[in-house]
Amino acid sequence: MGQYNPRAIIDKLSLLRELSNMAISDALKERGIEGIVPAHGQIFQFLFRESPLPLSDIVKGSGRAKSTVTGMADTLEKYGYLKRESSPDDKRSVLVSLTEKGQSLKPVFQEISEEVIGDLFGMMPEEEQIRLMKSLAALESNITNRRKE
Amino acid sequence: MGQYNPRAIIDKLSLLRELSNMAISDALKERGIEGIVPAHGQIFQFLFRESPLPLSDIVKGSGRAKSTVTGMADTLEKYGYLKRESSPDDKRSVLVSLTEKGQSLKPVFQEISEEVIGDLFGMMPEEEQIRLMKSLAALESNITNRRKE
DNA sequence: TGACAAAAGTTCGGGCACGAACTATAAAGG
DNA sequence: CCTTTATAGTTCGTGCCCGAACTTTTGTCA
Repeated sequence: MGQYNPRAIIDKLSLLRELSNMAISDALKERGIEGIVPAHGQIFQFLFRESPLPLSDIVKGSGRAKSTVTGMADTLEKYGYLKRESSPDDKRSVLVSLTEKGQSLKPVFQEISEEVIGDLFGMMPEEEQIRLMKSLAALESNITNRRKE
Repeated sequence: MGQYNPRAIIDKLSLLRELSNMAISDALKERGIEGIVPAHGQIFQFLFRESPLPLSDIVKGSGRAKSTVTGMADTLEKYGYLKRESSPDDKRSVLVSLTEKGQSLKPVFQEISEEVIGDLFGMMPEEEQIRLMKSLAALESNITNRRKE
């Protein structure tokens, strides 16, 4: 069977994702950042780009359940990275935005991201990196189309 | 930057893992199997191969924290897939083994695994599959070595 | 306009996941 | 032996994550 058996693809994906997350967690810890876990990265990315933003936009964009996003917003608010305000246009809607403390993490996220991606790819030639990304994109396309049926 | 930007590697890994897990969850649901989530697959794989087995072996082999494995064993025991017994040789050790209900899932897991892996790879040529697995193994090796330092 | 449907958030219950603290047993070293 | 250290599991607290049920507000449409 050998060690490159495609049957192990799912285990490999899970393992790599987890190793990446551990690396990110370590990097956050090294910098003394509290309350942040890798899953919060997605929320920050949205809010670095545009802020304030309705919670519903983050729900749609992130793919998380809305109860999950509510919980993460609770955590980020508790630690002072984010604040909620009621939308004047739509009273159902809650607008979230980064506080100064939250905004200050932008370069940190950038740095950590580059560091971990560098750790992952190491000395891998760029052609192989691109080929890998193409293959992963193909997997995504395959399973997405399957699941639509 | 294009759509094959290596910077997106972590997001891609997370997304693919999640899509795979959703496919597995759907397949379990279709078959009316209750209480099982994708994360349990690892425990079953160990127990299909050898049973009974000390919980510590599963902890080591799975890479999960032991408190996590304790919790999953609780769930699987609650649903009747697994049973615990105290080891006669070592009173600290707890041996776990599959019940008949647990054993009966072996072909089901096999089937679901093949189905989802088939969905992922689709028509991808085998050389590309192997190349992909090699690249992923390289990523694992890279980040593992980094994290040891 | 008045009933019904849709959308935005929250709450709740349950499971995975972790680390830290704890108990009990086994192994090691003097 | 007896003390110390290591190992095996469990428990606890916290957070992510989900689906289901619920409230409030907005939209639809007859």
